[in-house]
Amino acid sequence: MTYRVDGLAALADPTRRTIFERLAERPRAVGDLAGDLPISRPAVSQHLRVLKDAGLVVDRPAGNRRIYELDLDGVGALRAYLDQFWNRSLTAFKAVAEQGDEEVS
Amino acid sequence: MTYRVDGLAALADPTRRTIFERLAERPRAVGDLAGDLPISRPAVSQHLRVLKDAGLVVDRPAGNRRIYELDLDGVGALRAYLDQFWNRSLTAFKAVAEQGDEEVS
DNA sequence: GGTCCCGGTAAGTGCTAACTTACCGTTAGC
DNA sequence: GCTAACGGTAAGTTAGCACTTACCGGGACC
Repeated sequence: MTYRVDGLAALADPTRRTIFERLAERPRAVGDLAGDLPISRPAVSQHLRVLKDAGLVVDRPAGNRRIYELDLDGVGALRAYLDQFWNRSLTAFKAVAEQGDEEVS
Repeated sequence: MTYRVDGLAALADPTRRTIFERLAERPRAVGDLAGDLPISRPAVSQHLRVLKDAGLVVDRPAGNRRIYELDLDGVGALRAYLDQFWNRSLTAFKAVAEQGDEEVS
């Protein structure tokens, strides 16, 4: 139930964000992704594993290759976690800010 | 203009997320924060610097101490970046998904 | 069945991140 | 002015991350 946190760490890496966005455009095979990126194919594989463990992508075999695409469930969970995170933080912050306003001036 | 990305990396660390949430509850001094955390005061200072560099918190001197609190501008910028990130990714993904539906069945 | 392609994994390397202790400047209070 | 609290920074250690090359199994095609 805390894998959403790993999701945030997963997307903190710029290369993984790029991979994520590439996969958003369309499902892709590993070699296909690696062709567009300045890193080796094994490196892409490792990034994909992190994204997969974070629940952000899923893969399926397609004959010779392996197709990766976004996992809407995991992405939705991460978004929900973030929304909750912002809401909790900002409402608490604003509550104190308003309280403080009275004695600031 | 890319500091929002650093913001994501800044919040990827669990300790920094905790600090961020503590600061959302109310502005705090460094030693105050460190008292509640299982790490040393210098470590807290270093985390605060990362958060500050990411534009997520601001600090001001208050006599002997130094008070940290959330920076709504930076937080808003990060939220905006994330919203855009999700929107771009998910709309692209769904567009392909619908396109694919026609030939899937 | 032999030969390619595809991609996961093992092993190793370099760098950076997160932490520690030690030190130092600054402010407050006597 | 002295002393004590607060907090930033320097220096050093350790663990993990992003990457590489080398290797290996599995499916596809002839």
